[in-house]
Amino acid sequence: MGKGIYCLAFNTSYGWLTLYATNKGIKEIKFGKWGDKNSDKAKSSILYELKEDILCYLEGKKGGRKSFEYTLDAKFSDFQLKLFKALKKNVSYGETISYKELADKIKSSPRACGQALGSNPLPIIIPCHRVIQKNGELGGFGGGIKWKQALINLEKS
DNA sequence: GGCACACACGAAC
DNA sequence: GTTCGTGTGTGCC
Repeated sequence: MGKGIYCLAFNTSYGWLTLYATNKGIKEIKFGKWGDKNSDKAKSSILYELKEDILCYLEGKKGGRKSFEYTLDAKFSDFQLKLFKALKKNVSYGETISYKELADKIKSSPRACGQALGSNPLPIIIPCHRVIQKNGELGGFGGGIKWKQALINLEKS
């Protein structure tokens, strides 16, 4: 075997993405092009599947992918787990929610949600871009605001 | 364990 | 514009 970490970088119309997985599931999605020196040379078919799904999703057209069902191998805190679950349950494709509303769903505070979403290892799969500020501004995003804006836009159309 | 500080917020002034 | 309350994560002691 090798180090058990697989990595795949590819370009999209919005910029580069790099995917990481183990043989147990998807581990991380990073914005930008990253080296794969620490990864196995062996190919991971799951990453190629995910890449295709993401590209499909980014097309945003009819038939484009609207959700992702993958086995994940990322580590979440209990709070993150609760938060992401609530997000998935309450906010579907094309919708947005404010940090406060999301916080209310799990009886927490907006600040805490921002903190947890900011350390989300799996943007896009976990649709943290659908969480925005209550005053209509976007708030932040790990990969840069332009990504967040783009993702919201493509879901709206 | 405790404590201080950082945050992708919100509300109040 | 500002300041304050807020819950969670992280790091340092």
